[in-house]
Amino acid sequence: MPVTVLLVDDEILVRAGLRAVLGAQSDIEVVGEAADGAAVIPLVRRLRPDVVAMDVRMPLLDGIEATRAVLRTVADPPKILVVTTFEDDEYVYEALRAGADGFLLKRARPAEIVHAVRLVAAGESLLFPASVRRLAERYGDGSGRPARSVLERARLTEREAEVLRLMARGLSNAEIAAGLVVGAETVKSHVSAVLAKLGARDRTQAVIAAYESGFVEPR
Amino acid sequence: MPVTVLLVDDEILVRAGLRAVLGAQSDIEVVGEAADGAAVIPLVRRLRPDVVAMDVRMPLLDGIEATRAVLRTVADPPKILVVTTFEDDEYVYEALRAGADGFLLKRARPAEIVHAVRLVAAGESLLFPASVRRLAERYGDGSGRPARSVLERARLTEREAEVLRLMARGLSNAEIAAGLVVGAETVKSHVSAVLAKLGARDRTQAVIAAYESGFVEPR
DNA sequence: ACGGACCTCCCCCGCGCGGGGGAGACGAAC
DNA sequence: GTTCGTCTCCCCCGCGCGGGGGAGGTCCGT
Repeated sequence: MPVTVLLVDDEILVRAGLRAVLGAQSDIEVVGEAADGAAVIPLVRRLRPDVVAMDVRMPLLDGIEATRAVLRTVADPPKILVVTTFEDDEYVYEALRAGADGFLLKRARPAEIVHAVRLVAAGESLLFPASVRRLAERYGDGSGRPARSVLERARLTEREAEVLRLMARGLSNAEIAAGLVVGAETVKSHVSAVLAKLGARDRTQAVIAAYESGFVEPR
Repeated sequence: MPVTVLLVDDEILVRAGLRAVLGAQSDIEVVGEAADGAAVIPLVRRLRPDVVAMDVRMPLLDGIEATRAVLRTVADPPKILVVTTFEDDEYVYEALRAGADGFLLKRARPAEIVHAVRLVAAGESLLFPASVRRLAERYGDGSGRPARSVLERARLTEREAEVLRLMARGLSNAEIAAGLVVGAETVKSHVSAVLAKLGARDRTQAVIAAYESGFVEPR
């Protein structure tokens, strides 16, 4: 059965674009649309989508508030994928704190959009999507900081979690392999899985996510 | 059954000396060695030593932080015997708070060293050497003395600190170069300087040190 | 009995990374 | 003045890392 998606955006063009991109996938089905945050909750209750693609800036109720409302009031809530523009970056982390499962830039390539929907639908999270990574390049302030809930929901397997713990201790793949008494190739597989699930580009970003999420604790 | 000991010191000569002294005892067996704090945890898990002879000044994770890490993450942790020199005086109190079971001066006589290992292995807190104890008292009542962090001691230049901050946000060298509007080669130089000063092997270990020392803060 | 998740190991391949050097420009301190 | 530290850029070079595949094993729930 396909992944069902509810589109929430006040711009009809954006909804049409998402519908075109997502609808082209055989395993994804767009089951409904909403033009403002207030309409989301009844629609979620009626349509029971797997994923809600949620815009940030909307009339009546913005994406942050709508996310909180859905997660607070709906039993067995859908995954929330926050769809944002580059200018909304100050809201991104607030959205993740509200319980969103990931975020996505509108300028992302179609393949990335599809990938993001599949990931959150699978119960995984997006910490550093490639298209959003540029946000981190805007330094100076606001520390690109994901919410604690994101990594907790990343659903790492036991082995992957153990590997991440060792990565967060500064061990190389070879050292991890020695420590776990497995082959170096095996560790590479686990590391790749961790990077993919966290949306991290390299082990450094994965370790950062581990610290930022409380997966490992300083001192 | 003999008392099993894990040696943790970045200097091969010190490890060799301890191994010679301790190994000569029929009731003490050196079961492993580590050259830095990060390697301690997997080794402790695998070897399950009774006692860890822990140096204070080591690359990546110093003895204090390694002690905390072991006691926090390992079930049924070994006794921690901190091996220190007079130059390490300032860390004694920190080691106490970290949960170390005893102290040992590197200049101690072989008989004292053996005695210290047997004592902590027996579950007794080692009576601090007089010189060490005075220091502990001095620092103990002087509450509010912040421990000098690894990074403060590292004396990073302003530029190096800025580069480390960006490394700790998950940026690649090229991204840092773009952000600081300098050449990629320049960033490489700064990164290399940071790694050298922190005793880190790669950027991941540097970022870990940044978190562990409070140079960057989660949340 | 079957699929699916998980762990394990293997291949090839490109590239970013880090170490080893060096060198010029600038300002502060001596 | 000279020295020193810092910041900047450059070279070469090896290798660890991460992506792309695949494949066989166990265990478990259906």
